[in-house]
Parts: sequence; C-alpha cells; structure tokens
Amino acid sequence: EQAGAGAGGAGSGPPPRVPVPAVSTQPPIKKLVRQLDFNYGNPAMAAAAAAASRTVQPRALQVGYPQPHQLRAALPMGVPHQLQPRGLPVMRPHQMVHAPLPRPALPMAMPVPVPQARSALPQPVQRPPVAVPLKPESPKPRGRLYDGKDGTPTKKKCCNCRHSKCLKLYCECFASGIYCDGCNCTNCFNNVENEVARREAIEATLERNPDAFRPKIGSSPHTNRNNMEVAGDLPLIGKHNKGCHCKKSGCLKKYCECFQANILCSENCKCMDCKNFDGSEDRKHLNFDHKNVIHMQQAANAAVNGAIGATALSSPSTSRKRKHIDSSLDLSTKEHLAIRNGQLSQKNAMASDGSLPIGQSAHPHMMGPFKVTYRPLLADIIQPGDVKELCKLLVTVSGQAAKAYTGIAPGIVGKSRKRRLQRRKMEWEVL
DNA sequence: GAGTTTGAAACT
DNA sequence: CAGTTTCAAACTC
Ligand SMILES: [Zn+2]
Ligand SMILES: [Zn+2]
Ligand SMILES: [Zn+2]
Ligand SMILES: [Zn+2]
Ligand SMILES: [Zn+2]
Ligand SMILES: [Zn+2]
Repeated sequence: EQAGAGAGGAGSGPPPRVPVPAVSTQPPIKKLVRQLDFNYGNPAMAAAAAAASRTVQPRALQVGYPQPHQLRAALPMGVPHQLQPRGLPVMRPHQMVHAPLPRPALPMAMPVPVPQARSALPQPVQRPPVAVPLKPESPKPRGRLYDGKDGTPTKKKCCNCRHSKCLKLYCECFASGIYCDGCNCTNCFNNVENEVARREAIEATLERNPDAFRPKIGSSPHTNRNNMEVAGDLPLIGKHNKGCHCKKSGCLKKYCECFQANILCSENCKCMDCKNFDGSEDRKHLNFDHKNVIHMQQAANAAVNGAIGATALSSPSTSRKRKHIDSSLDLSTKEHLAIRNGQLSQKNAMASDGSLPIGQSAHPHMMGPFKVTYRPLLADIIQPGDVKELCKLLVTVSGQAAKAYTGIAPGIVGKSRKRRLQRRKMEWEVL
C-alpha cells in the first residue's frame, strides 16, 4: 500500500540501488509545470530593463515580491547575490542576474527578490545543497524558443488562465514571477497595467506561503568533490521541497511535479503507489522509450494500471523512495556549494536528446520583469565572500611560497589552517 | 479541439 | 490541520 511513500524505503528490502541507466530521453517538454520554471526570457525586455536600471538610482530593490520580513537593503551592487533571496523567483544562475543597480524601473519590476536577511555569509545552516551548474549549455538548447513560423518570436507559450486573473499560483506565469506576455489568458492582471493588483496578489501569496516564489526543487549535489560526473548523473538530482501528493498517476506522468521536474520522488513526497523512485522498473521502462512520447505515456499507463507495470510482475516490494540523496560530499565542499544555486531546473528538462534535469540553460535571454542581463556561468557560484577568501588564500600562499624560497620558517600558519586553505584552493580550481 | 483527469493551490 | 472547492495543465479521444 502506500508503497512508495515513505515507508517502503528504509528497511525492507535490499536496496536496489539501481544504477540508473543512462538517462534517456524523455519526451520533449511542452510546457512546464506550473511554477516550475523560472526562467523565461525576453530579450527585448531584458534590454529595456537593463537600460532602465542603469538610470535608476541605487536603492533598495524592492520592486518585486516584497518579502514580508525584512527586506534587506540594497544588494551589494554589482555583486551577484548569492543566496537566493527568499522569496523570489530567481533565475538560473548563469543566465541572469539582477541588474546591478537596484531598483528597476517600475514597470518591469517583477519579483525582485529581496535578499534575505543576511546577506551573505551567515548561513551555514543547511541551505539546500545545490548542484553545480553543469554545463552552461549555451544558448540554444531549447529548440523552440522562437517558433519558427513567421519569425515572430512566439516564445514559449505561457498560460491559458481564465479564472484566476493570473494572480494566483495557478498561473504558471505568476508563479514563475513573470508577467504574462503573449499568453492566451483571459482577464489577465499579471501585467504592468495592473501592477497594483498584481503587487497585492504577490503579497497575499507570500503571506500564505513565504516560499511561494522560491524554487520548488532543491538540488542535491550528487557530485563528488569535483562535481564532475554530475553531468553524467542520472536523471534525478534534487528533490521537491514539499514533495508531491499524487494518488493516481504513479508519479510517472507530468501531473506529478516531481516527475515533471525530472526528479525522483523523495521522502518529502506523500504520494501513493509511487513508481518514481530509483530502481523502479516502471520508470525505467519510460526512459527506455526514447524520444517517443506516445510510447512513454503508454508505458506510464501500463505502469499505473498495473497492466504491464513491472511492479505487477515483479516483487511486491518494489517501491522505495530515495531518502538521502546527498551523501557524499565532504563538509567543506558542502559548505561552499550548498549555498548557491538554489534551484535546479524546475522543469522537466529533458531535451530532445534526453538530458538531465538540471540544466535548462537554455535561455538565451531572459525575461523582462526581472532585470536581467547575461552573466557569467559562475556568477552565482562565486560569492563575494569567496572572492575574498580566494584573495586571502592567494596572499597567504604567495607569502608562504616566498618564505619557503627564502628559507624562512613558515610556522605562522597552522597546519590545519593550511590544509583548509589548500582544500579551498582545490575547490577553486575545480570551479 | 472537446472532454476528462489530475493534483496543486485556494478556500472553508 | 483536514476536507472541499477551484483551477489550469496534462492527458485522452
Ligand atoms: Zn495565467
Ligand atoms: Zn501568462
Ligand atoms: Zn495572464
Ligand atoms: Zn508524484
Ligand atoms: Zn514526488
Ligand atoms: Zn511519488
């Protein structure tokens, strides 16, 4: 019974730690789940935003989704914020950034997140571990950003809301923190013209759930210290923060947010008859049907209704959820990596070629309301504090080297400290 | 494209 | 917090 859900896992059977077969492809995504995708882009808007930001005076940003708690003052300019500010939908690291200058012009402001209370360093606490941005995948991945048709940027379609005014989380656009633009919605208030109402809606939403605009999928680095190999890592990195509550989809259809995000169900999920776990035969079957959506759906159906589902045939014990995904990072690495990257791909990122959940990088440009500009891949990875550390390290190292060469005793720096520094240095090299 | 199914979000 | 309703997307035909 509730197989999947929590119980299963732990104790019973041998963990079939099935190594996941290479990931295979999954159906091209169509739309993403509601709320899962935060990056939309719109070059024009981005440019405008950038321009606008340039003209504004530096002040606190705030334009966007106000965080109830305190808003911290301005972000360090020019510096990428590192942690994701709570509350707001952030975009993927390498793609966008908030403009350096705070305070976007009004109209575009979207959810700019307010930096969480502390700015940077403080939180050793467990911030969601994050995966490292794999490959930046440059700009093209998403095949259909622009629909070829008449050359008009059809961009990805957005919502088709009719009764929510696009001011509720039901609306994908609103949930993603973007304005509706080119959507097929009716009675839309998620636009600049209705900024006031929109803002109120945002506040109300945040009141209900302060994390409403934060990414729902936390990442979990499945990487080892070097984080390499992540890329090869299978499909599932990260887990849904709240978990799904599916009852009839077996978590093998896009109705399931976990599945849609291309991640396995976790202990956070309270789904029934979950088949979205590592080692699930049913899930494997899906993956094997490369690129064939129809086949995949059929496989999913089979799994769900038990017709063919592996679960029907094989051991009754099959169902487990993965519990601790994380694992293997050493502390220091975690410290460094955990903080950033708050989110993984929130959508099913499978590309036509079957890629991983993570990257989604494709957006060549970003969307408007947020001010965005292109940013280096490591922009969100490298934090100001890191830079400082690195500088310190370099100074220290160079000093030591000098001493070594000059025969001066190096004793000043403790060994352990040195080691730490060394380790850090290595981490940097990796990055 | 119309109609059904589904589970998150909203509401009570 | 649980139970119900609302909603828009995923899916089916
Ligand atoms: Zn909408
Ligand atoms: Zn929309
Ligand atoms: Zn709309
Ligand atoms: Zn599910
Ligand atoms: Zn799940
Ligand atoms: Zn599940």
